[in-house]
Amino acid sequence: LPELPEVEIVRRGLVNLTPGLAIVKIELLRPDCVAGEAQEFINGLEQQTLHHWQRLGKYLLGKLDNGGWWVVHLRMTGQLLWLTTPQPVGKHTRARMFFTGGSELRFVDQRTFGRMWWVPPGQEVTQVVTGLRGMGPEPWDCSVQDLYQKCQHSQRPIKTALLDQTWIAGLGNIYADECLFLSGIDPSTPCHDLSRPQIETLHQAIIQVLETSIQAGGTTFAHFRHVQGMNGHYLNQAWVYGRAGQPCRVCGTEIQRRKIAGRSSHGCPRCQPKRPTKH
DNA sequence: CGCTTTACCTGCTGGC
DNA sequence: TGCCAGCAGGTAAAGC
Repeated sequence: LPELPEVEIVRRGLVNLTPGLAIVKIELLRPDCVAGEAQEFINGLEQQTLHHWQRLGKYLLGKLDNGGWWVVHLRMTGQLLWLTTPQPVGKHTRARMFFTGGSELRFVDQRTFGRMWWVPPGQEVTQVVTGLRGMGPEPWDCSVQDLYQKCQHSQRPIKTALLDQTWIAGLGNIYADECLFLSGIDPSTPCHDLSRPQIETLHQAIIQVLETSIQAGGTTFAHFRHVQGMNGHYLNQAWVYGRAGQPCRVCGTEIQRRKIAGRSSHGCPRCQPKRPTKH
């Protein structure tokens, strides 16, 4: 379940491997892994050379020498694997991109939610990749004041707001639950009811959790695979995510799970108490 | 407009 | 053993 740290680690892997190489051949085993017309994607990218890779939230953006873009979103289960020797094509292989020098970048995606886009030279990325419209700031570019202002104008549960990519880019269900635990905030708390100190604590927790995870190689929580195949740590570090019914690592109280806006949310009722509203 | 719910998709788990 | 409901979750679209 790649969130910002995992996507950033993939980006760093691609930066080390692909710039200066050309895509010589693309094979789509499952054409609907590409947005729009599959043949346009193939024609647009084949014979083009990679210049560099950027990341916006959970989107990976590969810039081509001709000014076009190759955009990838891994969604739930997507993986990009760099293969330097021939490997059997598994059941979940969606696309194969072959590069000069004989290496292959393989797009593997069990649940098929992952998508790739080709943006022609001269077009804005947001014209083609609609999900990038209104994308919020990176967590470290979002000030406490920004977050406070947004909370002042919203009655939504804070958990739901953290998943809203137009507020802050890059948080997913796992890191959102972890940040709220570290902040001592009940996930269902309406944004408007959060005090300024609570928002300051939350802001710090978001940045600290994401930076720590990037430093750990994106493997802190998520079941995740590096471009060169390293395995993640399968949630063995989580404070609350996926630990419903187990004792809180801080106070021993049973971790609870409930649905908030359709998403499972995990928390410790003692460490994340409901508080009286600030008004 | 603000917010919630549902659809998408596949593999895994648990109950019978 | 088989069958089926439920669940997982990022995002877009539909619903209220």
